[in-house]
Amino acid sequence: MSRQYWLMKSEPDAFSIDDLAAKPEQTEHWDGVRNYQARNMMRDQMQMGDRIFFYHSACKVPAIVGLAEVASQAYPDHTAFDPESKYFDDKSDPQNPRWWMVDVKFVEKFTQPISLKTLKAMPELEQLALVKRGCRLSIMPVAELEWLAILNKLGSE
DNA sequence: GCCAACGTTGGC
DNA sequence: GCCAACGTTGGC
Repeated sequence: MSRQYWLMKSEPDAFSIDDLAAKPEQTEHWDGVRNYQARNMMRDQMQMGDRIFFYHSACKVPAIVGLAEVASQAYPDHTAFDPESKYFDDKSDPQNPRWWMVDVKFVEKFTQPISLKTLKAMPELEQLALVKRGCRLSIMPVAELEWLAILNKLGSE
């Protein structure tokens, strides 16, 4: 399968791209996803080496702030089994896990983030879920042409 | 902090 | 299986 591209949202107050860069191996498991569409993409479609736009949401300037990559195949999200975790879900059975995650590895932090405002102004991104009204998907695919158009914005702001 | 949009839950 | 109620997301 050829390389695919993704966008993953994170609230910087909870887990920022700097947090990812500071992890051992600059890698962290992407736990806590409790949305079926997002889960399916991680479980069924993500491949090691796929590239990711790291997006900061619910903050002052929502923006793509850098790059990461998929660093594992999907495996069960163990936080769903932990009653102490805020992500605990008693309907997820270790024998038949409901929730899955992948490892994500830091690649690069942009010197200049690409803001949601900028992304919304790009005609090439009209089909991108992120810029659509009320989009709450925390993980979404990015088409190759969209990926390239966004990278082209780097340094042009 | 507000609130629109969305996904999920659960009664029927 | 419908749909109202609810909780959450996330831009503003």
